Amino acid sequence: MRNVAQNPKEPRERILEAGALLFAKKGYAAVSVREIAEAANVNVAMISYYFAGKAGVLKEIILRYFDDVQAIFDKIWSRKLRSEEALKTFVNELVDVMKNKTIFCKVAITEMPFNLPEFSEFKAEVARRHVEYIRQGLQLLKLFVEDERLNSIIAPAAISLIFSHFLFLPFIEKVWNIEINDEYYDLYAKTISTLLFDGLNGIKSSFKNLIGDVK
Amino acid sequence: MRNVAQNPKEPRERILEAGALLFAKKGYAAVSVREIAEAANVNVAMISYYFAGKAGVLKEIILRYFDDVQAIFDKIWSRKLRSEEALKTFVNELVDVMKNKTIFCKVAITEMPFNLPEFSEFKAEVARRHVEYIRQGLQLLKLFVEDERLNSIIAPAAISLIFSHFLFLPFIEKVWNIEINDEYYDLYAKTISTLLFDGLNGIKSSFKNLIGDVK
DNA sequence: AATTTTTTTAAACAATCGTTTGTTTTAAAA
DNA sequence: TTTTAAAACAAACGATTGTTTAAAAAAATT
Repeated sequence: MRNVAQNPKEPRERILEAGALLFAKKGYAAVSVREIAEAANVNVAMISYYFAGKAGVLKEIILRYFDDVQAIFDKIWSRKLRSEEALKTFVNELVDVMKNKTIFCKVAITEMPFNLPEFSEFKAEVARRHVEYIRQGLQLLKLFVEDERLNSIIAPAAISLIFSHFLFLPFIEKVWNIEINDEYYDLYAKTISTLLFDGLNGIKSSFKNLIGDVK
Repeated sequence: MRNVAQNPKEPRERILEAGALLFAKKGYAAVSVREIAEAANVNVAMISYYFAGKAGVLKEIILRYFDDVQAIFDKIWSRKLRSEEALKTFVNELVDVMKNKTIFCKVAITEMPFNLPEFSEFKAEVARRHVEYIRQGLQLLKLFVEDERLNSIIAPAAISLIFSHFLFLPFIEKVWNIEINDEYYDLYAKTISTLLFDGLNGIKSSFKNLIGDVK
């Protein structure tokens, strides 16, 4: 019953949140299990007990993020929105997830470029699960392309555009003297939506020869 | 005179390249000095001898990348290019740097979101050096904005857009069956240029109330 | 109330971490 | 040839890494 006020959540959840916070700040490899345990106010052994090791914590964090992304795709897909609306909804929903689960998103994104042996299978599996979503997304935006190369450029460009704020967050806070609040994230979502929509339209008219028609 | 054929470069350079390759793959914190030493074919102590420690290797890698970026800014600035040309030149030059110094760029970009104590001063210094460049760049693109928030959105968006390919490179290679060669990078530069230019123009017309006129 | 299961703990595990040490080798300068 | 400095080395440093163990506490079940 100790620390109920400070740590109302269950140990498992506390480990996950403490881990996410530290991973977001320093990166997965730079964080020790003892650091997580102390921040979560649990014994070190609890991490292996609940997550079968340090890697298990990161895996769950990444899975939770991808579940949110999948939910957004499902939502848009089921609503059968038009191209522009679909794009704006996608950006808005994703920014909303980012806003509410900032550290989970940041961890999932920033750890993606790395290739540690203990995650290679896991990441391949996650990637496999989302390939179809990305394809459907591009199709929805009437950007289905015969040339695979253009797809492989556009999809990562869109994602990293939406997440640019989080990739550069420490940098942004140092350089610009701004208050990051709900109003800021509204402007952020609008700006990114516009940039992406107009930019993709520009690509459509510039690369007509590479872009196949979809009904 | 041993291993001249295999390792023609000086030890210092070999350490730097081996370090960059490993950091790019696994992230700074996940790489040990012994790993670097073995890959560079030098004794472990040589890393501290030449770079005053593991952190020194990363610092030099990041500095080299930022020197390249600074050179691009200088080039564009001295040529007094028009808005559209300036943007396309910037993207082309940056993609060119990325193409030729892939691992150095990837390391500099992927390590940016993290905040390890041994680098906090260093990163603040690097950031300070480049604030003015970013401001000048936005001004050149006739996107000088009274509202600081819009600047803080656009600048990171542009950078992460250009580097999206490298952030998702392991992912891309898994998902799409494409050959990444010079031709690919040509298409990449063109696509990103178009996306960015048309996207920024969209922002200009959508946020007229926030964007100040510059002569 | 007795038993079983789950949760939590402190301690220890072997392995690896980055760095420093003192010495040897190599090369240049005198 | 002698001297001096730079480069490279093996070995060891103390500290920390992730994980496991076996015992204790707490909770749930019978």
